Amino acid sequence: MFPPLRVEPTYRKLSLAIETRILERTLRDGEPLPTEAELSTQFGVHRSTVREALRELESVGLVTRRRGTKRLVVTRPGAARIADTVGRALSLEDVTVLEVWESLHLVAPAAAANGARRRTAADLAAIEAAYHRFTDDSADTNRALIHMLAFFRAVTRTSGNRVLMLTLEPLLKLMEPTLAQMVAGVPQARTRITTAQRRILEALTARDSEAARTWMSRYLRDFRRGYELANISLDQRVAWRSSTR
Amino acid sequence: MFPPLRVEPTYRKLSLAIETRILERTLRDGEPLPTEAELSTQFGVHRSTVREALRELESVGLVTRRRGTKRLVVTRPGAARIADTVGRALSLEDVTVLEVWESLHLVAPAAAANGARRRTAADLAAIEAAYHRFTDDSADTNRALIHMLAFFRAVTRTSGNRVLMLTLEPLLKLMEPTLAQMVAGVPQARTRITTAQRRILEALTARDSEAARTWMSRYLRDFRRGYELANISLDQRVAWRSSTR
DNA sequence: CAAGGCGCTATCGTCCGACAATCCGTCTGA
DNA sequence: TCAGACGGATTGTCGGACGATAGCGCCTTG
Repeated sequence: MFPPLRVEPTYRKLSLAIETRILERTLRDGEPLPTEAELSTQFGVHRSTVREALRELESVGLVTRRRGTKRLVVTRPGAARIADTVGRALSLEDVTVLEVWESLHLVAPAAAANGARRRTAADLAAIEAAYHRFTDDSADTNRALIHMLAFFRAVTRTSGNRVLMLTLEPLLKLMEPTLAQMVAGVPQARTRITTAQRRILEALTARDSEAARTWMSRYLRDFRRGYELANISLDQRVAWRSSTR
Repeated sequence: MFPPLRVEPTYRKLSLAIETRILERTLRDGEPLPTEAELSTQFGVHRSTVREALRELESVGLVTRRRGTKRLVVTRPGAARIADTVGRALSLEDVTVLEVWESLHLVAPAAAANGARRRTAADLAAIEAAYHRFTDDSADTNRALIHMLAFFRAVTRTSGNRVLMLTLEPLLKLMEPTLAQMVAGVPQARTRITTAQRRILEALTARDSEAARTWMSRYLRDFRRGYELANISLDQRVAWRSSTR
């Protein structure tokens, strides 16, 4: 009895070979990939085959083309790409706003609580910057939203945990549309957001872990209230628009 | 002053067009994609170009080929694929075992606490099954590990939150190697795991949210102790082996 | 000597066409 | 009715071609 042997097409073997090199750091971040022609001779396959392999690597973000450039360079799939991938998957699963909100409500307060202990002065400065950008420039909903997300990111960064940062990213992206609706539709939202952010900032400054957790939690609960006020159903599926990247 | 206009290559436009159809459910899960030739005539481009687009879709898991079959079918990128993508990204960021552990320690207890309220009888049965499989079949480290992961998944499923489930997946995958090391290296690990799992199961049965959280938390803290006993540094980078899928 | 313009070459994007392997549906014969 | 043979359809890979343009060195000009 033999195990079912898998024959993988050449393009997959190629992309795997290159991926391996990247993962083992033989090909390093920022380094340009060899030419298609070169790869094709090195591997002894046709250029079309190489190109198919490259498309695979490109679409998972292991190689990218800098704007207006020809050569592919090795990259690490950044937060944006992950958010894209995960977001798309979640939206295809018909995940609801509630589920995303719950997850955010789980991650962010914990991150804040952690961060209260570890936060550095630089972290604090970043949060403060985001906070002020929000207070100073929140007339336009879109800009307000950008600053809100920045605040979340800055707070989460204090946790010093890159896994959390990465986890957060798709959540924010998925919340974005409804959040925008909410901010646009609820007059008092901006004030409440400002208050909550200030409290969180204060808690982090004071290294008060519990206060940080609590205020972040309240902040998010406020979102929920905002949703109700703006008549946004939490049971609706998350929106998703394919980003061109 | 004009915005910098992006010209996207044809293969990207193609893959985006198809992706859009999938996301808007015009092409549904399980449905076979048109033939390469057909796509090529429909879009009015050469088959090579179509193939490059297909590779993109394939590598993000929006289309897959069932084993031993030729035609591509539309699929949703499942948990495994997401775990793969996120895991790879995290490992490229040189994330440490500690960070992953922390994240797990954040997600799982919360999921358990949530689950204690929502869990159904079926959920419970699934957990119990995983629990018994572990007690009955944990001699081999690998099998023990599989059952442990199944337990985590079953518990997290009780939360009824697919975002959490998806979030959990890469964490488990990243923990796997060190976890195996730990289970193999610490004699008393199996007993302690059994105990913790039983307590968690009991808490969920009793719908005791706080007990569920606490025991899941202890369970994970035990992992940490186990790591120390097995002399596994939490500061080491997570391991990653490219899975062929 | 520095900055900007010019042209060449390498490289990418796309196409045409071909052919073997093999999957799939159909037809045949027992 | 079912196993197996058969042929068409589809994918994987290849060889080659050609236009567009990014990259780079060279040259001019101030």
